[in-house]
Amino acid sequence: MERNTQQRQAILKAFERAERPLGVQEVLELAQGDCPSLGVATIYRNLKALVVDKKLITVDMPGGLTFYEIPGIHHHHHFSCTNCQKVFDVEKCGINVKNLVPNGFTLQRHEVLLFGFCDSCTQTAS
Amino acid sequence: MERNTQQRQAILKAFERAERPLGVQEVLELAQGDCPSLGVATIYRNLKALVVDKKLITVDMPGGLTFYEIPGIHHHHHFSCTNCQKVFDVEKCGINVKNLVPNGFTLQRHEVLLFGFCDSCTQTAS
DNA sequence: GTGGATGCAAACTCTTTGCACCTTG
DNA sequence: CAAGGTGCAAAGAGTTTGCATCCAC
Repeated sequence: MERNTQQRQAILKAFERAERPLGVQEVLELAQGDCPSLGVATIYRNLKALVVDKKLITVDMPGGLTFYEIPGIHHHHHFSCTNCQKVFDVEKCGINVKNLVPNGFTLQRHEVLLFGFCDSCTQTAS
Repeated sequence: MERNTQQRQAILKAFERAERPLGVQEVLELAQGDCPSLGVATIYRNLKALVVDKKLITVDMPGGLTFYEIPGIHHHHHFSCTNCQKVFDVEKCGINVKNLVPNGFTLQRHEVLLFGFCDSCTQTAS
């Protein structure tokens, strides 16, 4: 049973506007723009429900940070900026995964994580 | 200044015996075999120090779990068993990373994570 | 003997849960 | 109007830190 509350709308709108994976804090700040009374608990509950619902997918990042994004059509991976901590989508995959799997192991899925400076942090640094 | 305490020896011994990346709890249990009074705080402090010291490297896994391993000579990646939660090394790399990096971004490093069933969990499941 | 290391417990951070109140359908 | 959702605050899990004690050098 899914109700279309203001809070849920504000959360989804945050993702639509951002067009990149968002962390819990980012979602909270963005969604509070539409719905100031929004609390963290509601964010966690909705993110969880939206993932079960396949309206969002999780992107797990080193350091224990979980990001979320609207599921894209294409298989893609992620770039994490070590300076501003934002996460971006990487369009291509370009990896021959099957060759990597050890004998006897069963592969379910894979994730490629790139780390470095994003566009704007690269410019700032130089 | 590095002291060669029983605790530190027990921790390093755990990694030598395991021959695969270990999580904090795994290290604690294994190292307590040699040094029963060992507490969690000591594990965390030593793991951190050993990473700074380059005696260990961190392997960040989804769900916020950090694993540690003895640095190998070769560039390699990791396989996480979704059944037993253990992490294994994957020898080959086989990825054309440079092609993936978006324009204007600066790549520092990359990580490939494979998920599925390990050897023994594949056998148990079938 | 002395300073770094340990072990305990308290503090912190991030996430989850209980419960009274509110809101959607 | 009734169930599900929200907000707060308290509870959990995992990690870090303060401090008295211990032990490697």
